[in-house]
Amino acid sequence: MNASDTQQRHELKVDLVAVVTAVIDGDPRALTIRRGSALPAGPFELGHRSLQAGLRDWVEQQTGHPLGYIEQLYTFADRDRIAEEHARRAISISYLGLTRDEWSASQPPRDWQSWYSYFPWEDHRAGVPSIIGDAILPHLKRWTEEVGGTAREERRQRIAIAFGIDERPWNEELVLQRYELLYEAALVEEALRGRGEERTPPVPGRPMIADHRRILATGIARLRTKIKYRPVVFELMPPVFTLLQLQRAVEALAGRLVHKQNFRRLIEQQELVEETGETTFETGGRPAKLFRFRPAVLMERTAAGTKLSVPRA
Amino acid sequence: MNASDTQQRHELKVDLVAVVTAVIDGDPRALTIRRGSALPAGPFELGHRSLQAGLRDWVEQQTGHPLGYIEQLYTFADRDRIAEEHARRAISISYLGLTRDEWSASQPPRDWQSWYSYFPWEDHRAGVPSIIGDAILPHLKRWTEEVGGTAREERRQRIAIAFGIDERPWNEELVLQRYELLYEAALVEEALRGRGEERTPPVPGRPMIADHRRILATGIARLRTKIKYRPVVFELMPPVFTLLQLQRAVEALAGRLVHKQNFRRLIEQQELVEETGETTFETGGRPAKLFRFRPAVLMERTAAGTKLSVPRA
DNA sequence: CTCCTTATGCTCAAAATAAGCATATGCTCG
DNA sequence: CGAGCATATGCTTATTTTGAGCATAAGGAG
Repeated sequence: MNASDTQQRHELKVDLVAVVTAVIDGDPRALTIRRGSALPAGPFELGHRSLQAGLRDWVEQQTGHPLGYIEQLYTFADRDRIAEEHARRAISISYLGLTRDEWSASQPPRDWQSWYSYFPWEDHRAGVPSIIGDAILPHLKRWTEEVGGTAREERRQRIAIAFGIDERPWNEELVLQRYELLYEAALVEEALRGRGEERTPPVPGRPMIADHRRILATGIARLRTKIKYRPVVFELMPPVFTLLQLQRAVEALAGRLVHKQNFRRLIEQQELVEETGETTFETGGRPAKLFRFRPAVLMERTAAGTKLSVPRA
Repeated sequence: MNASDTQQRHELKVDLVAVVTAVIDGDPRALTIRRGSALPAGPFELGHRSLQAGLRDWVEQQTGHPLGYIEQLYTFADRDRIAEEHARRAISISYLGLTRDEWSASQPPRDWQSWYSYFPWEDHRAGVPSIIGDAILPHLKRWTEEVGGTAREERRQRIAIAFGIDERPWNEELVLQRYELLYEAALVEEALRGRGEERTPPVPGRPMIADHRRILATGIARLRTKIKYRPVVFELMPPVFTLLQLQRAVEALAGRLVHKQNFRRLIEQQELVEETGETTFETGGRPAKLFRFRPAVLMERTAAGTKLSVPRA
């Protein structure tokens, strides 16, 4: 019964999946294909020099978008979720990519979709979204009541932590935990698949094929964690920008507002940016100084300990 | 020339590799096979229910050690490093496991090897190891001089950050960066393989087969990062312990000493532990109170934000 | 009984955070 | 053209978190 006894020929399909993010018009967006229903992805093949190279190939081929910074996210084996009786096993290696939207008139427009069309409960910039109180929590409450004893208490605990109830603060990093909860409670479309249940999912938010929405959640969570201790916003910003633009980008990613003055102080004391000497009038109001990232910082992205925290609102 | 044109049959071998860690006799150790030359590992097979399940199978089979807490580390494709002309591609999915050494007389003893026999430069508990100044830095300096211009400056920078020179503090988390530097500079045995070079590596530290030492470095780095923001030491501690024992475990992992009083304050204010009411005399000196982890904390390991920082010495 | 060892409580200064107040400088509209 | 509005930016204050050290307690060994 041991796995090593089953000396079958392994035929493992390995897929590469990309969560490519940019901030466009103040919204954090993911690069998608098929009108938002899937992330760029394709099999890892013998012709690929490396996992990263394979991923870049696929993304560029499917979306026309060249990748800059990428980092590995997570490797999933298709979960029990998916009906897979004699299906070949598939493994998905996912990556997080950060870019800007480089468009030109000669290229077809890319398919950038707002994160928050998939996860409407994640955007707290204009306060706590009403779906949380209106739809999510009531359904989750019912879900806790399906079981008894310690199991119920455990569900309650998980919900309280994930959604910040009972005095608990909202923790924007728990994107994946929240999605997994909704999945377990069968409140999202993906969880209803293959069960023969055709009812519309009780919680709003666009689904994706296979596990892609879960992978996107993983990417968002990673990015929200990472901006706090490593200067990765760079990759998302144009060469020059104002401090407010930088702040808006961080807020878009974190899904929450930050204290303006403290944000500025933080940026300055971290010595992440330097003034270009120019100012811009385009922002309306008093003209804003323009900044660029300091070259040293760009270099240190491999190692150093620069951080860019997201203070509370 | 595009990868998708090469419609070959993909035959990808997927291996599971485990970095299993315990703290034994005050030393952080990794579970190995073949007398320390390899980490437990084996192919992911159709019989395995999941990646994790497959990993557990292999580790248990090869070492007799049952796994508790595990988390995914990283997925590697065999790098260009390894000569692989028409070799089948292999992918290694690595995991980090945390346990205690559960031994019984009826079982053969496990092969636990100290981290620091592979990475002697990583243990700063008794001060900066002399190999850094005696062997590593001189060789690295020579390596910077192999190139000129900005490339040289870049190498210098990387070294300065990784090893904490020029006023920079030692950052214990940069385990992987340090190993990669030594690899690139061809100072470790693994880098000399397949080059026909038989000379002994200039820097001490035990090698492992294939990429295993790199995977171990990845695991150490992850654990050193993680103890700072999530209470994972638990998994490594016995059910009851004194605060000094807990501190020694953290120090073993971090490879550096911490301020005793501050460490205690931190533990207490985090409410990670509770007194058992007992004390032990076994420590010599004044008897120490015994503690256990609070059950709530054990539950929260999925989500919450408890941290256990490693203050400077 | 003294010294040595470990445990534990408490204080103090420095640094980092969170929140506000105040002022500067442009634009738009009546 | 002046009022009101919007954005930018400087500075202050209270609180919390860290880093470091002093002092005392409680056992054992000689």
